[in-house]
Amino acid sequence: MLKDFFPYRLAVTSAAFSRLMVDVYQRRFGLGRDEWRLLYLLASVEVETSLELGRNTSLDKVQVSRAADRLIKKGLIARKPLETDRRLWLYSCTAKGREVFAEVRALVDQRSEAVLQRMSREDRLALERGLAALHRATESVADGS
Amino acid sequence: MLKDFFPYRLAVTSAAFSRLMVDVYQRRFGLGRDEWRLLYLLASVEVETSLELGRNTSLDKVQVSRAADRLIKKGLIARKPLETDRRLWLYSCTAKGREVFAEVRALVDQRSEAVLQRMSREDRLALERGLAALHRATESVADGS
DNA sequence: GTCAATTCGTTGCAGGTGCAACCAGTGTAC
DNA sequence: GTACACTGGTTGCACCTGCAACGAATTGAC
Repeated sequence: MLKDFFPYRLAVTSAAFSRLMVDVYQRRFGLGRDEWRLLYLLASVEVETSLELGRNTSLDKVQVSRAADRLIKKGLIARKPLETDRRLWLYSCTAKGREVFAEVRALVDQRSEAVLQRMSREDRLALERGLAALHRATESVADGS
Repeated sequence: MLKDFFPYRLAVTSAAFSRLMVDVYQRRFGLGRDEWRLLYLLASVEVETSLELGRNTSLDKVQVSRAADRLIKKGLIARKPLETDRRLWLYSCTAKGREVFAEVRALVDQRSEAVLQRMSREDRLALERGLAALHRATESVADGS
């Protein structure tokens, strides 16, 4: 049966959980997934180059470039050229960006916790452990082929 | 840190794992995710109405309708009107569809197992348990609000 | 110095996805 | 019977995503 197939269960569960979060930052604040990730990172850091942004958000350069454009238009982040390498940008979060982030973050956390709190402590620990192991295993297969 | 944020870790891990599977059925066989799910279901069943297809694949009616169109064009499934309710379709898998499915299924299984086999038995059990619990918790929150 | 190779950002495009509107068939009240 | 609400399928649209091509800046060989 399809519903017993591991890749299917993982995808469906992840999508359903993700939808709860997206409802918050997308529907209520007009932020896309990529914008949300960038803002998350920049709100907790002084400045960051475009390179580091990509590495730390699992986004490729196209996604970083476009999401950053939108965030700049909205006044949530800013950037300036990096003098030592003029191919790169130096990004930073604006005051307004930090404000918005704090607000969204609180709501997303609340939603996320609402789900996790419905699980037993043992189930949460199992999820943590299994997810971390799956992450490692997936990366090793992806790299090794 | 973003990389410690649970919703982020879940999304990234799931996407990375999913990519390994998509590489098989998409890149090598030209099947989209929705088509793959429909074919999976229909290959293991005699016939199924459009309604049941939607329920059993976590796809909405639009996705079922479009994915079915493409699978029919490729000759992998067929459909005829359901006489007792002419709004619905009765879908079934063609012989060619079963052939293709068996081939893809073997490769996807192989990939999926390649990942899971790199995890310890305890980690796999933890993942199973945690994922099932997360699924239940997510559904209960999604329904209850 | 110059030229080629590399790295990074941006743009364009094709395909996928979610959403809302619309159309057709069914059931229900009267 | 007719009018109404309801349910399922299809279509159109706006957005997002992944991929390949291009251009600008840098590095390294010579």
